[in-house]
Amino acid sequence: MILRTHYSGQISADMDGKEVMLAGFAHEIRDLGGIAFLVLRDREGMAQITLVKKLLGKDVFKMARSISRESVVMVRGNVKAEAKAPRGYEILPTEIQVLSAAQVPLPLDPTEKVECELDTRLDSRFMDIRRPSVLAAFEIESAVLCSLRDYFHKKGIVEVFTPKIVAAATEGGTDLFPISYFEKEAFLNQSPQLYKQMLMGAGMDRVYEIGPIFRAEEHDTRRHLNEAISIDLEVSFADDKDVMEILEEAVAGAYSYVADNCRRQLGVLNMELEVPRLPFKRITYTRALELAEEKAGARMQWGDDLDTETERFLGESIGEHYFLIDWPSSIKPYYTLPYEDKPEICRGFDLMHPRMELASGAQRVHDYSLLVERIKEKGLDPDGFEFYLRAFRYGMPPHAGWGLGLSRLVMTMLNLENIRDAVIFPRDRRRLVP
RNA sequence: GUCCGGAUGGUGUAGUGGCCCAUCAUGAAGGCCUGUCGAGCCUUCGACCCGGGUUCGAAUCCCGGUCCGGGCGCCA
Repeated sequence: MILRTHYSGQISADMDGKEVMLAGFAHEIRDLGGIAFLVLRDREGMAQITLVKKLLGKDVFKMARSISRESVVMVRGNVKAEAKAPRGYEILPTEIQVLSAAQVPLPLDPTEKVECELDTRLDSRFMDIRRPSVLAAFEIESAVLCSLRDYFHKKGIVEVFTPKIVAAATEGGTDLFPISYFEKEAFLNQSPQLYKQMLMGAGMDRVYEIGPIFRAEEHDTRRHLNEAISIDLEVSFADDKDVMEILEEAVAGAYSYVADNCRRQLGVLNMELEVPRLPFKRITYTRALELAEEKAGARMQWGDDLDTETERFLGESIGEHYFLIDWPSSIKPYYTLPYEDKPEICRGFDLMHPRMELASGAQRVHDYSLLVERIKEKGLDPDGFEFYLRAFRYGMPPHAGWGLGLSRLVMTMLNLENIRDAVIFPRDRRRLVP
């Protein structure tokens, strides 16, 4: 029972005379007396249904013009090429069915004539997404995923899924959400990191995972959420330089895919996408500190993580994507491989957009003893990592990988103000519904 | 967590002690209108976050609370 033969975007003036069925929402009704225009909106755009009193008869005309905005309607009718109509065509209906009438008043204005606060929009997200510009961003996000999966597939990288329910907070650092798991305590996983490394020990050679991660941090910013989608990669017999190349190609490739395949959505968002040029600049952590000190008088100590101010200064002065490399070993996780000749710095890197960090990665420690040593140095207990460490005792290929935040990628690509604009149902410190 | 700002019809807003039984837009209800393009015109409807206080008088000032926004912090 598919109640449509076409989306609005599939109809054109050269289909003059053809019978079509459209289904969607009543976007607006403009009533001029003897003639009225019902604008039907679907995923692809709008179609004008022209209601002529004389042709429809009094009763049908009266019913049709009284349809409440945002009601779900099906229209059967004939395409008529008409220079006076938007997009050069209109539909002269033979049948109009209201499949579900919308109550009034609406919780927000889907025609985007009246502004709406983010909080109001999120409370009524189902209606917010009816707004074409909101929908466009999520369609583009889907295209980004399509591009990434296609790229990984071509590179012979295997898609995997690892558990989101885990036994212990073994990675240290970020806070985890505890959950009740039958008679045991469990947590929501903060990252697939340990699992994808174990899969290197399993000989899967190159894997990626796209899935949720959970962080119980009480941060409250426009770029953090407590549930996010992470794009994670791990490659055996590769080093940090190799996976940085994969990362920049994947990101630039996503831009280029969106530019080619999402023209309509970009048009709705009124933007032109500039595909970043490769290769991205590589800037060492030490050099970044020097730049910040020279030009902005920043007072960061070598060994501190970059504060927001420094990060923003670097972004503004570089003005495009860049990698921050050769970080102090002390501020990167235990699984990051230190340089052999200079162990105070390591083979960890961050991919930065001028506005924020998008990804971080590293060549990993694959030597069992070094890994145990590094875990102890970070003040963690190797016993808690036994499930992970076992995979390093029976032959572990050298490997490298990264994790990339999907919403941040989309947010920076589309210049969205808030990460919540890139997540359909965001979860933050306060919001658990819808 | 912390600092700063905010909360007015369904939605977005104006209003810093009396000019406010509250502005404008959008919307809704009704009416006129056969080519609208965010149609136009006429009539009507609909709101000061909660609790306490100051004052002759509070949307406006003060105190407490709740909620929201922005910055910073936190973010292996």
